[in-house]
Amino acid sequence: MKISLTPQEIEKRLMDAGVQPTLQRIAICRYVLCEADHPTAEQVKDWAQQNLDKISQATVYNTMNALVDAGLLRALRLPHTEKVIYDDNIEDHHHFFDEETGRLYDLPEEQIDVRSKLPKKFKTNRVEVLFTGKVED
Amino acid sequence: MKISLTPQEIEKRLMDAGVQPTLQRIAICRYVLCEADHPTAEQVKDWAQQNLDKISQATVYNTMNALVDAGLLRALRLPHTEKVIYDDNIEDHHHFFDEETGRLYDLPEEQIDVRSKLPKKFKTNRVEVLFTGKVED
DNA sequence: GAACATATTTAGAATAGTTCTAAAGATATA
DNA sequence: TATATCTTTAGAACTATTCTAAATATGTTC
Ligand SMILES: [Mn+2]
Ligand SMILES: [Mn+2]
Ligand SMILES: [Zn+2]
Ligand SMILES: [Zn+2]
Repeated sequence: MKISLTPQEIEKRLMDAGVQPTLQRIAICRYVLCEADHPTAEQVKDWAQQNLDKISQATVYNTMNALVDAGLLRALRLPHTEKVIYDDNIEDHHHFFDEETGRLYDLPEEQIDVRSKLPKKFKTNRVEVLFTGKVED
Repeated sequence: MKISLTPQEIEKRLMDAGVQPTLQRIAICRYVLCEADHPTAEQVKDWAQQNLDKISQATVYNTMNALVDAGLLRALRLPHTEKVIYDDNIEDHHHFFDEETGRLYDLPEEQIDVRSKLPKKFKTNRVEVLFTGKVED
């Protein structure tokens, strides 16, 4: 499901998005774009501190914010935790939260059809659906 | 839209829910059940400190948690803020967030029809839709 | 490549929202 | 009234995140 990217490809993505490709940012992208599944900043920090010589918490947060601002990631805030969750799926899509495992699944937009009868004065820009339940093995 | 309740009615609701009806709790219920619209704990505290002789922040949080645990309120966590939002509408329902005003509107469950084609292993317990946009005057 | 400007990283302090602690006060029960 | 149980409280603690300001790295110009 996750894509595989060379450091060069990541570097290009960052440059194209107007983000200077530092060592720390490339490494974090490697994790969030190619490995992680809806990680929190804490998970990114844990991974980075194990896989890089040295990286500070501030850099992790700075990088996550830079990636969100550049449009390479989205920040999610969901009911089950107060931590921000980062999503490398930047398409419009929906989510399924497995309350047994805590895992979050992406649901492609076209799998969900939301029909609403809202009064005309409600002008909708975005619709997001969160399913909660469990996923059978 | 909001209901009007006498202190006696509030007292009964609390007792029925197994919550001892203290002065602080009755007052807070008066606000959250009869006046407020999706308030945060901070808004409840501000109201309470203006309208009661004296009340501590801890009591406001304790009370909000007690009311949620008793099923009289629901706690919402939405993308636009990191503060918990309290909802006196305990029915299943959806929300419309007006990004201009910051106001949150309840959408009755029956106004929204969500049709999903999820793989069979996804067993859904709850579906929540968040619309974002603006409400024309 | 030296000199300079600009951007990034960093440790640690600060902040925001909420919960915890433990002592004092209130309420219910006998 | 005595006693047990709950509730309230001030302030400390906690968690997630942001800020500060100094050090380091990177990009740019000659
Ligand atoms: Mn940001
Ligand atoms: Mn609780
Ligand atoms: Zn996603
Ligand atoms: Zn609501």
